[in-house]
Amino acid sequence: MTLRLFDTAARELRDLTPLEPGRVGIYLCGATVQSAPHVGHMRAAVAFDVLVRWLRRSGLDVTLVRNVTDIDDKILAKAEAAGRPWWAHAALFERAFTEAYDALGVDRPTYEPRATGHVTDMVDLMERLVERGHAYTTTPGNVFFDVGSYPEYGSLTRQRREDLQPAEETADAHGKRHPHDFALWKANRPGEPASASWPTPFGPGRPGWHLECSAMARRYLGDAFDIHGGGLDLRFPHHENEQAQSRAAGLGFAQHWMHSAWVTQGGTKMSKSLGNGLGVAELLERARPAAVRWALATVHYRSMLEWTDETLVDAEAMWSRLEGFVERASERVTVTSDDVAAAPVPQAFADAMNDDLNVSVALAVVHEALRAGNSALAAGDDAALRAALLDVRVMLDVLGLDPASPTWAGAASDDRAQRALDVLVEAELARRAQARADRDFATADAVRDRLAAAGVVVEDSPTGARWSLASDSPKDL
RNA sequence: GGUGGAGUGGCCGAGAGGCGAGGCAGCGGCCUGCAAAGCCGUACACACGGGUUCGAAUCCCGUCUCCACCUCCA
Repeated sequence: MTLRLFDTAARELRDLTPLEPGRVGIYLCGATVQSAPHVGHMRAAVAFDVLVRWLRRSGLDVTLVRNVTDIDDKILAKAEAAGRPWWAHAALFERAFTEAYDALGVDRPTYEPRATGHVTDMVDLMERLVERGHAYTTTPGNVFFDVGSYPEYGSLTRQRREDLQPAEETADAHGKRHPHDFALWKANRPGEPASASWPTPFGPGRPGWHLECSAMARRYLGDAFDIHGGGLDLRFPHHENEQAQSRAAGLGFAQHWMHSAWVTQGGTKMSKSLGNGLGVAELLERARPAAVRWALATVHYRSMLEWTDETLVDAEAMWSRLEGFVERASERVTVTSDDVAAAPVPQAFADAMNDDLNVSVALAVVHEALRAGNSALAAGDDAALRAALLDVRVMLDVLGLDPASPTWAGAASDDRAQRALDVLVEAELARRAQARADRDFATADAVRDRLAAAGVVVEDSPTGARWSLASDSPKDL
């Protein structure tokens, strides 16, 4: 079974057939680094991270390009308000995004180009468009895409030009001929820093928002490539415009469009303007990174993700359950990271993922393996246990949620404090075991209560007691 | 106004003409000195009104409600 993905342009599931067999090129619209990353940004990043992991697990050689928009109107405005140069502002938040991606286990893209580094590629594209009669220049040095010159305009989102709500019909001060035309290049304007300006044959100025993606996709993925992704809101106008300018320039551009859905609150799209505490930094103070990723990765990418106070609580509970099994199982049988990398996923899981990344059905397969594993653990059947552990880890690895992966494991273990604690707790557990053997349950329970109060959870098993640190339940804001 | 999406049990969430996905919470049981963890079992569904069909949550018609995009936005 081949991978079928929903294609926004076709509005239906389509087989993914790479332009070049065995290789997939993906362009993902990354962040405009104007402010701190929030959970909505991470949702898109995690959704496409799962896609990439699945493609790679399927044996495909994936090139992922995720751009950084480091110059635009908002960056200029916010940098000025913050009293710092625009590039300093951009660098600050680019780093914050990188840290957020890393914290949530999002694999680094193959290339992460910045808009400001690709002005010459943009100029090249604009010259082609002007040559072909799809773009025009104005006296202050703006370059606009002529929407009327391109009959296919609107094909991505099924918009017809005459149906579009005209945006502020002001007689355009910048020389735009038609309200729907969009800027490829913006001439340097009075009041804007000279540093936000690059020399071009059209005059000094800076990139329009859409052009950069067309230019960078072309440079790193070629004139035509397999998948273009981004958040739902980017469909129009951004992706529509990207496609129009690239195709009008004679490029094949994206063969397949994917869009990830919202994080909502109260059924409504969350917005950074609300400042509602969903910044990544805030979330990571409240919950473990893996729990945050669980919450984001286990909902289908095209479904709204309603974020409530329960979200992290549920995610933490589920994650702990899986993590607990992997820990207990790993104490009895050995599965290495190499084993995980090499092993096939269960067929039912593969079928689910191939069906437009149906993580809900895929998770049902994970739970099946989890139950089998826990049963094997109780029965002392090590062969079955190892098989289940391997299955669980391989499947979770596809979701970027293997508890034993270096990303998540070891954060709180193996340091000197941990070893010291282990000696002390084991001594207490020995004392408790003796008390239990003596049928002195008051003492045994006192030991357990004391450990519990210290955040140490004791679990008895046929092979003796084991202990672990209680997982933090998500903190209130 | 145009375009697109959604309404499933207490909650989350798959499915898409007949065999009641899965998870969380609940209830019953097993295990345990008691717990915890785990395992087994289990009640409660398909927005509303018509229709097609032997049979519809799934198809058709209509209605209602919600969301998003058309301006910056993951």
